[in-house]
Amino acid sequence: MDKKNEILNEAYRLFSQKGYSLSMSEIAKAVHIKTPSLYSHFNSKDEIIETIIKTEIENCFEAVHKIVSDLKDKNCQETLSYIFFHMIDYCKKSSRPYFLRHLSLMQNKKLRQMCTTLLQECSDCFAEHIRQCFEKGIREKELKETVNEGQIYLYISMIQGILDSEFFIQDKKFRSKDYAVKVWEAYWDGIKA
Amino acid sequence: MDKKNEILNEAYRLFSQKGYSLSMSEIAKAVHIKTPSLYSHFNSKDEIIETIIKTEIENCFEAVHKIVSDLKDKNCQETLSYIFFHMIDYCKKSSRPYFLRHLSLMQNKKLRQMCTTLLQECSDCFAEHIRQCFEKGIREKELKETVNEGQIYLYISMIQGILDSEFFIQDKKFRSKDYAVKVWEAYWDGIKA
DNA sequence: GTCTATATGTTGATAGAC
DNA sequence: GTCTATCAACATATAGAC
Repeated sequence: MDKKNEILNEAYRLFSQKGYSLSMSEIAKAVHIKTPSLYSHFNSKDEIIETIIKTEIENCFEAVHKIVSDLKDKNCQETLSYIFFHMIDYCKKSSRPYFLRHLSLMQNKKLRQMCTTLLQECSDCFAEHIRQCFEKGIREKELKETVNEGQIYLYISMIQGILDSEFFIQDKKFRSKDYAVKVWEAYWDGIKA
Repeated sequence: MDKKNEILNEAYRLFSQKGYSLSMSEIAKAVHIKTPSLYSHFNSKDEIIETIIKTEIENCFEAVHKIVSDLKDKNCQETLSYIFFHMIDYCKKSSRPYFLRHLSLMQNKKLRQMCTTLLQECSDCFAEHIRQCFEKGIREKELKETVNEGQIYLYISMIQGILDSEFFIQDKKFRSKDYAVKVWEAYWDGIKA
């Protein structure tokens, strides 16, 4: 791997730990060069952070696309549970939860604005797929007739909530696969026909 | 108000914005004294932060107690919806969402440990009340017979998820009362007898 | 309690040699 | 590309006058 990518990898790791307050000297130390040498690869700290954020959100966008695509032949239950478990898996992977949370608290106004725009796009795409799946489920009598947008919002909140639980309460119980399975079963029990 | 409390109030506000990286000079400026004068009231930056964190979590603990108490004569639906909307209201108030999220990302190890312990206690207390309410609901045939701990986890995840939505996607839709109402109705529709 | 002056360290960034 | 040397700005914290 070339030095530039090595820098970006370590910057990603450090940003996940410390957020915007990571320092150039920490990055330099992690890639075994001196601080000024970083400026041969990037013009500023913000340029490094901007690069890792853009890359991460692009990856996230692709992951969402990958998860929701190629599921058209599956029924509503299979699709919703597949998306549920795979979104949780993806968002929990390695230091991603910390990275995303630091994003939402970053002070740098310009970078914050960029994140908001990109994440909004990603979220809209996700929500649209879910909506179509619900409509299909109602049409094909797989879901209760009473199912409406409230259940869609609940679906999205449920995923967010599971991902968030481990942050507020550092309890193993919230991180086990079993926990997510039980939540999913409870949810499905409430919407199935 | 005396200077000490004025400092704590401004420190709370600044911590909500910047997290642990708030500076002593920012606090000093906000309360219209010079930086060294802060040390007449507190021994260190960490002492200030520790104080505001302890106060905030104590308040949170009391709020949870207040919300869950005096509801014993109400039925399950009333209790669960009351707790749902009041917990969301409380946690969304002013800068509290930012404060709590900065807590969970704080680098200072000693302070992190303190938060984890205190929040765990608060969460356990909350979960126990919810559990009792569900048991009562099943006993009195207000809830479906199939309701189990999965629905309890879903209830808690749902609240977390609603509180989190506005952080990842800065969309007005997620902040409206209407959104929470729809989620609640969808949830209740899934567990009622 | 509040101030000025100061100590000591770290930050992001640049100049210029190799 | 990487380095040493250096910069101005900022951080937390202390000493001591008033």
